[in-house]
Amino acid sequence: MTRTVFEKADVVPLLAEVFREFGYEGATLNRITERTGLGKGSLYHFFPGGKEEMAATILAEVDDWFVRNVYAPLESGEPRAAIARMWKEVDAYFRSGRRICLVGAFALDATRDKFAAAIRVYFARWVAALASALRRAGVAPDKAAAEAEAAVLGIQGALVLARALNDEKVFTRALTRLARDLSLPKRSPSSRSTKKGTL
Amino acid sequence: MTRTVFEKADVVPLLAEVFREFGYEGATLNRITERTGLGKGSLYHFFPGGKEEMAATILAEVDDWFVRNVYAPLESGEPRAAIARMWKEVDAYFRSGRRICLVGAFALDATRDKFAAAIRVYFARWVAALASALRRAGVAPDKAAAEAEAAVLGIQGALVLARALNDEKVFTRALTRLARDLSLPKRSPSSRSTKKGTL
DNA sequence: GTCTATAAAGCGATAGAC
DNA sequence: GTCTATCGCTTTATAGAC
Repeated sequence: MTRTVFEKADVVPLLAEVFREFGYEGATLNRITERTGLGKGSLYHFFPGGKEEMAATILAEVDDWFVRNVYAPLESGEPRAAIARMWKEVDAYFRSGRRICLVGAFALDATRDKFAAAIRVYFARWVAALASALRRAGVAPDKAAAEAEAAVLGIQGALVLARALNDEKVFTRALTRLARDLSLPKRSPSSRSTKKGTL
Repeated sequence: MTRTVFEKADVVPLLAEVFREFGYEGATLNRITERTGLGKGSLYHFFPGGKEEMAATILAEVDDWFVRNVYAPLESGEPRAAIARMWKEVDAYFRSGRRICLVGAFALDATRDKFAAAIRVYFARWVAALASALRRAGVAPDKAAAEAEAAVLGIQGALVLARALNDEKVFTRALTRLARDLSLPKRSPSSRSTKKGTL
């Protein structure tokens, strides 16, 4: 039997998928063992804190992914490009609605209390980053905050509804509509050079 | 010791609250016993099918509540009044965001497969009923369908985000915005007297 | 209809050999 | 670093007294 040796980094994505599919309580050690091919010994070697540490690691990993691919560009990149990238990355990340948001699922679950801080940070930063990009694109601060909140919440709702109806198109449609509803002002040639904030 | 005797109908709301708070897997028989004050014997007397029957009963109960208070008015009542009532009922039902949607939570959970049909029906009927009201209020069919979907999905997303950020105001704000974004045509004086539903 | 006691299975976690 | 065996606990569910 060929015994594959893993690094912790290799295990995390597999682990994440199990938690996504079954939720925190449903992600039993047996299922995790099946999916990852790792025995309990190895699992506890990588995660001495057990299941809770596994979930915390995954949440941190997910958050990190979003920071690098979505939040950071929104916070300091060219706002219109960053927003366009956000829609693209979100669609790809959630597999056009076939994959749910682990953080959103944890927020509704009883698990919530355990990871409340991480969950809050994930969403708060998403909303703040998008609002920042909107402001830098010329949207008034109040409107930017409201629209950012609406967009993030719309993505989460789209994931819920798409999964409930088992219809990916719900997600795709919602993304298109949400992107359209962001009231980005027409890009004027003059404002391009004058208002170019870096953060 | 005064022993309170329950009817099944009295137990269901208490049961529902436990499932809402802890999710399907988190709603253990011990917790249910604590909350309802009923021993396992009584529980299995009311629900011979055990936990799964409890959850199914609750889902049916929730669905029924929404049919009576939201869907039916939307489907056959005066459309504008029904839509207004929907926002009011939804806000009250979800306790302005302090309470989550059991059906939405089940949709994200591993529980989903067990109750997929009930979950689908709940959301499909909601979207269809709202679309029907919008059409009857004068919105074009395509637009009505799209806006109904956006509204229902927005409510679910608002529940997720409000809970994630632990901020009820997110929910209240979202509801206001969603209601405003429904593009109800201006009510013409002529149509006022002609179409007046009582429910 | 309600209770307590208990069964059978599954859970997270640990120990120790390799 | 990985495995198997096992511990102690909790789970759902049942049995039977009242």
